Amino acid sequence: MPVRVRFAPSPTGYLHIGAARTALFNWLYARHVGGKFLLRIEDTDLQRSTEESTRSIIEGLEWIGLDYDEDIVFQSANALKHRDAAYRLLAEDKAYRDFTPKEQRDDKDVKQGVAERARAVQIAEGVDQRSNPFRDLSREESDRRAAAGEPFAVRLKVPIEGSTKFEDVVYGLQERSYSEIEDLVLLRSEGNPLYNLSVVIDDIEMGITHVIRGQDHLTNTHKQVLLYESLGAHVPTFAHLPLILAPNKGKLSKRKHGEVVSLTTYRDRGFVPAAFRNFLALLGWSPPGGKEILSKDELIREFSLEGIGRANAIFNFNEHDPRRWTDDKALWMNAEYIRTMPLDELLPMVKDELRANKLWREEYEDEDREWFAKTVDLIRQRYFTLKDFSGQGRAYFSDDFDFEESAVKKNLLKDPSLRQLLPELGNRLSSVDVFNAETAEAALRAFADDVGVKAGLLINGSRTMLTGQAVGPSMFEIFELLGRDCSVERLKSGVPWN
RNA sequence: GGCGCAUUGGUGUAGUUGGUUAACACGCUGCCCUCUCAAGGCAGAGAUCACGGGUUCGAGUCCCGUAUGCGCUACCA
Repeated sequence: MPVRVRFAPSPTGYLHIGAARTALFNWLYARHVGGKFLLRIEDTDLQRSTEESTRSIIEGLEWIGLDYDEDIVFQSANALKHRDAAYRLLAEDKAYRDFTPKEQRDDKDVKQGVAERARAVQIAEGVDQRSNPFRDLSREESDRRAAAGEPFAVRLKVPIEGSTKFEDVVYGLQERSYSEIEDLVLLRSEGNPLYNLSVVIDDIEMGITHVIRGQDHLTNTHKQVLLYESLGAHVPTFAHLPLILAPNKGKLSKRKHGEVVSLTTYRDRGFVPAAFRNFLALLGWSPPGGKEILSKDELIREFSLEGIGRANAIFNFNEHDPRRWTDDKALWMNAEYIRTMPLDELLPMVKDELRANKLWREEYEDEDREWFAKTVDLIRQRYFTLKDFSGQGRAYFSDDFDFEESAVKKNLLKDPSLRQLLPELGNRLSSVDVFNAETAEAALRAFADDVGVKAGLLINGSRTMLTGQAVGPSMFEIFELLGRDCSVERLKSGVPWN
């Protein structure tokens, strides 16, 4: 049977990195075994679902390079089928009508309410989950009350004795006694299907063979297995993934942790998609060879469900530290990609970044093409994100750049003579005919000898004059890149002194 | 409360059917390189493998218990 997997997010917000990782694992598995990767939008909660969210999910998947097969399925379009299935179970006596009036419950404190209710039920009647008075209502009576217009929910009739079992690819054999499973509601009294039913029907409909999803669904899987069995459908293979937690081991949430949990943040803050994808793949999965930097093809080749771990992973970040705003390893990996990826692939990304900051010039793709490539290649060596090309890299693409206060203090103000020496150095350089790294170095060193200062003093001073910064590539490479005229002009500029 | 799952250095992980000094990556420290900062090279700190019992000649690896964390327990998804 050909493998078919799906990613089924509910469009109630941005694409969470945990969800993105689930999507990635599904996609990797499908591509590894040559199966299909499908996308289903679970938009049954119409109040909370938005089109914008759907769009952002699709964009997010596109960004990390996950392409899906076949048309997107919108769960809301299948509501009729879900309802039919529930009625079929009702007709087959595998479900029953529950005429208990719907409880009013406020959405807040549901968790607490659930726990309290469970406790109360236990105290009152032991652990019997089969205590619903409508469970054994006669068919006639049930039909009569329904026909009379009395509202009812449809519940699955969970067997009294026995247990469900399934072999989870990640967590192993899972077994749960029926006595632990309540008669779950399939259809609300307004007639709308509930999550567990919808998921199962859609997965059957879409021919899903492997359900790969977060571990938060592990216990509910028993209910779904029960549904598959009641419907006489083939039960798919399940693989539950460990969760991704915040540094305090809590759940990652937008409300508490802000934008670091949103995939789009990584795009917007200068991540290379391949780098983030690579990082995400390593959260909960480890490659057999131990090599961690893996291209798309390598990930596909190496990926297996067996390599997935069982312990939840902590995703580190520090929202108050601008340098370590997200996980160290993610940042490192991004830097690694930026400095080692094929230049041809990096260039378009830098172009987008420069363009967004009005630093892009069409010549970079025309007569200055070579210069542009060389510049990017040189400065990328110490950048962490694409943002750095327009930030730290600004002086390479524009004359309008800022001087870092600390750099001015360290490399210019510390020696007052530099105010005279650097413009003089500019004069000296202006007479160099063939201007490149070597000749610029020779000229600078000769000048240093002449005036009796250490070359380093002039080199560091020059770096700050030409780039506004205290750190950067070899000074002589910078001279060559910026060219004689620009270098001389910047050396003679009085801006930082004022 | 009940049920389930997990627990290897700060983080992500590896540890084959139990067998010498617990491995790798990120991060951290120092040195080298050097015009700065990275990168790179070298060296190093950091783990009583959650805790307590047991099985065994021998356990991170098997069994039991405890603790902690997380998840589920809804006419949410």
